[in-house]
Amino acid sequence: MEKQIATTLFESLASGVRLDVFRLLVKNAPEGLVAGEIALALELPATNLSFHLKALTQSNLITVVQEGRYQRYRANLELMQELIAYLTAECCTGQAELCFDAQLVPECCSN
Amino acid sequence: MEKQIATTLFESLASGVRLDVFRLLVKNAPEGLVAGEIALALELPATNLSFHLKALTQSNLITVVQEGRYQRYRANLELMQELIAYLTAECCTGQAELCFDAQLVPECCSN
DNA sequence: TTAACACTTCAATAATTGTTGAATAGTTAA
DNA sequence: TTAACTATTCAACAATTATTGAAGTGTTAA
Repeated sequence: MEKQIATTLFESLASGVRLDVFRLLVKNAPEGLVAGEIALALELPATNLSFHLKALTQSNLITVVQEGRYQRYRANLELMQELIAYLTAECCTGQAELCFDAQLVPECCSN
Repeated sequence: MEKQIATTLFESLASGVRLDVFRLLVKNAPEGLVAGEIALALELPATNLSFHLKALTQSNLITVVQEGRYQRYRANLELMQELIAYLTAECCTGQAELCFDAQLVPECCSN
């Protein structure tokens, strides 16, 4: 994963609202939720939620498909996996023995 | 890990400069680097680096100890571990089978 | 075909974050 | 003690992000 992608993902997760949205969608995987259900669950104004959904969608952390007049959002678990892998590599670089899951990253980066 | 802590950590990692600083300190664990060495390596004005070091220190992602007139910074790898564990839990909630069946080995340290 | 519905976009504004030079505080060497 | 050194804080400003009501787009049901 490129550094620029990683910072965008961290930026997406750096807001309490967006983290709540993502966690809610993970809980409701794989069927996801439509925007109105998210707004109801998190008690957010539609317009504000829409702002954060757009940010999450643009970072690719969630996906959206239209269903009639609804928009259905889903968590992108594969990308989250990749982010965890990136973070694990960052954590272990040059210090694999200090990380508890070191065996998940057999070839730590050396530069 | 509490949500509020997690968002603070993501916020810390959401800046390219701060991510560079953290990765540099991970590479130089466990001895760490003094502020001037970081500034030299990343070609940053001291005042700007200081701003980001403060943010990283306040989020506890790095630590600092005084050494004479130098300030030595170190990556907090234990906290990074906790963050990875939090993210893993978020990713897998209700969907454990979708996580960790794929190979987690990342492409090493691209920019 | 009209009205209600679901959601987003727009525009205005508020709030937060990032950057820089100048000033400051503490440390060490002459 | 004085001067150089290391790094941070301060103040000013620039840039980005967040929030909200009003308006707009597309969809469905009556």
